Amino acid sequence: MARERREIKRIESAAARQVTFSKRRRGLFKKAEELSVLCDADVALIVFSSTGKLSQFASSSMNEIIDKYSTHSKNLGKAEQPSLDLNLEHSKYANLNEQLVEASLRLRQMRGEELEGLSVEELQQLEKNLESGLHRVLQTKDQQFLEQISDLEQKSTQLAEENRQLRNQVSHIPPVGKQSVADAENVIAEDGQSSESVMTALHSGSSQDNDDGSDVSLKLGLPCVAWK
Amino acid sequence: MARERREIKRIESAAARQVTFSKRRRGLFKKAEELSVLCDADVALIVFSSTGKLSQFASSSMNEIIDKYSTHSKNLGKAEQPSLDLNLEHSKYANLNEQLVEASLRLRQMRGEELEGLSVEELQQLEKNLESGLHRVLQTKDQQFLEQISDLEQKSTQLAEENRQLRNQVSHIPPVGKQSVADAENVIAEDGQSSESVMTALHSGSSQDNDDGSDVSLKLGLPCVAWK
DNA sequence: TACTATTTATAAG
DNA sequence: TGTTATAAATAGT
Repeated sequence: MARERREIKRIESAAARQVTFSKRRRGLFKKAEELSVLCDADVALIVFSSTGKLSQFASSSMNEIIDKYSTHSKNLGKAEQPSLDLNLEHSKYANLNEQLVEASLRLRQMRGEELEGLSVEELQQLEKNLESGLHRVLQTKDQQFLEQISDLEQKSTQLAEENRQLRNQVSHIPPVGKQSVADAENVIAEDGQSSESVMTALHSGSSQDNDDGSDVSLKLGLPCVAWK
Repeated sequence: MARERREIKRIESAAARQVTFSKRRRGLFKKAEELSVLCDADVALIVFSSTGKLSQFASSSMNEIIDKYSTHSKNLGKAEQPSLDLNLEHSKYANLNEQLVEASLRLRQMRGEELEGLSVEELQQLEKNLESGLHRVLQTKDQQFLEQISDLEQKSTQLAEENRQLRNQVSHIPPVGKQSVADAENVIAEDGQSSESVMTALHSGSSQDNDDGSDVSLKLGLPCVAWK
């Protein structure tokens, strides 16, 4: 608009920047007022110079316009957009803001603060995100629990099997007399239950089909595969 | 600025007004952006058309600028500001929006989208929120696990006690025969899994302040109170 | 700040 | 919406 075209980028020279700022600011405010008068529009313009100095213009009341803007923004759905040329140019800010607002609402609702503002789909999406974060923690913890339960179950099975063996031996103990040792030996011998057979039974019990062990498994209500 | 100079007064023709509004609004926003870029100024422009449609431009964040403006205005004079209330209202909106923006960023970063924008404290806070959501699920699941473990531990203790009594009875059984006893002992020695060793472990557990469960408790790594 | 040479914005068609 | 003659804005001095 002058002797030479000026590239629209920050003016490095502070002095030149100050001069340009004064000139262009005046022009901008003039245009703002003209637009408001010509087109009966409500215009608010706030300018902070690089030194922090405030300039403002409002066709009516600045507070009133800001109020209207705040209400408007709050009521805006994510899909709603005035969709004007200039809005498209600068909509990146508005769009970003809208997205941020939307996401923040979800976060707050995740905290249980404003659940009424969330749609079912949004809730489900949020739940998915939460669950994905949850998953790693749960996996680790569950794994530990399962390992502990598995160990405990194994120990329980072992104890039960051993218990069974011992009970078997005890059942053949004749009425306890003074010579208990001899009696015990006799009983065992009569039944053909040698120590060797005990060991064999114990081994098979540990391997698999032990009733006590499976009983524990069932009560735990856990899938067999999870125990492997 | 064209074929003819136009007087700066409201355009009566709605159609002409609309056309002029579109053109001038575009120019105004362009000028606003240019000023912000060239002179490193913070510019906010809000325009409501005569039909109530909103257009906006903000060189940084609209809420930020409005916030700054409100603060600035409030600090200007004690006597002026006929609408301090409105400013407070605006601050309320702005603050709410800021919080939403902050929360939304945290949510997105929780999804791993923009983690670079998050401070350590914010990350920790977000993690806390996530964990609080996790807590209910974990509580329920953990409770079930704990109940199962408690039952299992109780059963284990019961079996161990029974086992101990049976072992006590068996210990009084005299050797059946030299051959049988020798074989059994050999097998046990080779396997390293003798009944005696198991029983000893169980017995020591029982004879201590607690029963066999104390061993289990430690391996589970859970506080004793949780088991009661 | 004021002055132009130019660029830019835009009123009317 | 695009074009164009003209007004307005403004970069450099």
